Amino acid sequence: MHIYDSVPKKKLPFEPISPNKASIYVCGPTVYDDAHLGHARSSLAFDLLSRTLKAHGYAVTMGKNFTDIDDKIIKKVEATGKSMEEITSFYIDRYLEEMAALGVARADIEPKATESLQAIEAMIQRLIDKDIAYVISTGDVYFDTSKDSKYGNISHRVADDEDAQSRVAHTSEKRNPKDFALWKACKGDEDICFDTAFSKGRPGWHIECSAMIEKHFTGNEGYSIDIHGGGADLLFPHHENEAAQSRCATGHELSKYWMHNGFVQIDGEKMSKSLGNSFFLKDALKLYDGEVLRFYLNSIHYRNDFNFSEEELQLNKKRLDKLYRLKKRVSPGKASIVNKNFQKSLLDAMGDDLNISIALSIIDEIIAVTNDALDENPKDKGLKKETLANIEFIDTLLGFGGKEPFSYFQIGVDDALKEKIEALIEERTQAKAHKDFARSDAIRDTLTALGINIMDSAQGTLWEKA
RNA sequence: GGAGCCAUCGCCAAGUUGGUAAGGCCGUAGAUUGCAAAUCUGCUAUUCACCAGUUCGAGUCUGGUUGGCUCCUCCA
Repeated sequence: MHIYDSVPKKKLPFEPISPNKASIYVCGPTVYDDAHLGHARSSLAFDLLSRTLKAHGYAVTMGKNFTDIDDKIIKKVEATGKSMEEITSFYIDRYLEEMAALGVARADIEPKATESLQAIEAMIQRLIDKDIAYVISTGDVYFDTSKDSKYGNISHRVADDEDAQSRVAHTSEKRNPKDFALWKACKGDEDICFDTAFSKGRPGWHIECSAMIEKHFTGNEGYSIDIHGGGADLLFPHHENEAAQSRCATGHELSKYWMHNGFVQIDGEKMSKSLGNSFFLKDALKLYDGEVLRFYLNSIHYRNDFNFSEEELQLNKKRLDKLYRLKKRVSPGKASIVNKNFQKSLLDAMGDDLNISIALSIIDEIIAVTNDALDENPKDKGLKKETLANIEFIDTLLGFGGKEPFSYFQIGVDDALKEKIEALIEERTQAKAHKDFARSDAIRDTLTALGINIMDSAQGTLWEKA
């Protein structure tokens, strides 16, 4: 199995720090607002990684944090009058619900910053003791980047001229312009504050992840975890800073591999809060089934930017539909054994840094071959059972194709409409039996107007929601 | 201003160590169908933004040009 490491910018063989085990930590959301498609994509990408590693025989431990202490959350507290806990637990629940709708498996470890304060304080204290971190007069604690000779290795940034830092607020007490806050002292009484040996305040964003990884992962051979993941925008400064803190505090490297997913774009621009072009997951899920969204968002390679469009989503759904039509042909029944060649080629494709395009083309191929064979011999029970097994394998590895196929095509159709459709189809069947084609075609037009497509098959007249 | 990524058929999108362009959608011809739909079969880029170079050979390597995006500020 190979993965692309965004630090050396190369595809590398995956060699875990402990044989047959893989530990992954992904930067999760700051829970002050609803998740958008970008969060979904990141979550989906690393869900795919986890599934692929498992399918390749690794025991995967996945960690994904919730940043539940943050300036934006505090602002929301001030704006709404609600407690911080109320706000964060609300958005955490929402996040988990929405990710579940996309078929994202829960992480094994889901730490929160608020539950990791001791670890955070301890790590900062260690850095202060080594004089790698320093407390300034306000009580803020900064990381001294000049003490870490490897600072910059993650993002390959070297220069620290004034221009590069001009957008960062300067504090005259900082030893170096690049130094960043580990701890922010509280200013007023209303601030959300936690007491520590150095000052009352709250943790900086970067230290949270370092401390949580240190707390939950044991590591081995000079690394805390195998793979650290997150969005491409986290490479600098977030991951650079995380790596520096952990390296200096623990004496070993944070992660053996670093992986970053590309952005979701709207009209060629990154989706972000500041641009105001966010497409929230909750809204997308009102319009589209979670599985269809998953299929679409995972349909191109995780490292590429993803230009989201609803038209493309509809076109992609057609590709998923073909899998489910085949599943209809072979259902109901019991799965037997997955086709070995198919299994191997899918695993090879995904094992090559999650080459989803190849994986999907392999699936298209087996769908066509199976349909062809079924056209020749519609009663091939062995093939039907193998096909069910193949689809189960697809579902386990890629997370789609697991639904009952008839209900898949009926999403969004209520019982009343369903009865109406079935009555119309029955009437049409009668008309056809009497060769009243004018009547049967009229009924078909009525169904089309209702957004229902019908198809006459050996199994009778089947219908699908368009 | 500094750093980096990307540019392949009408659209989406693959292309390990350079060796002669996957797949999907759309379109089109046919099989099948009462007609459709679904399904199957055939056709659909001598060409990979542009210009040079290295090479027996480049979409793949080098240099440059143009265009797009991202990071340097919270951000998946």
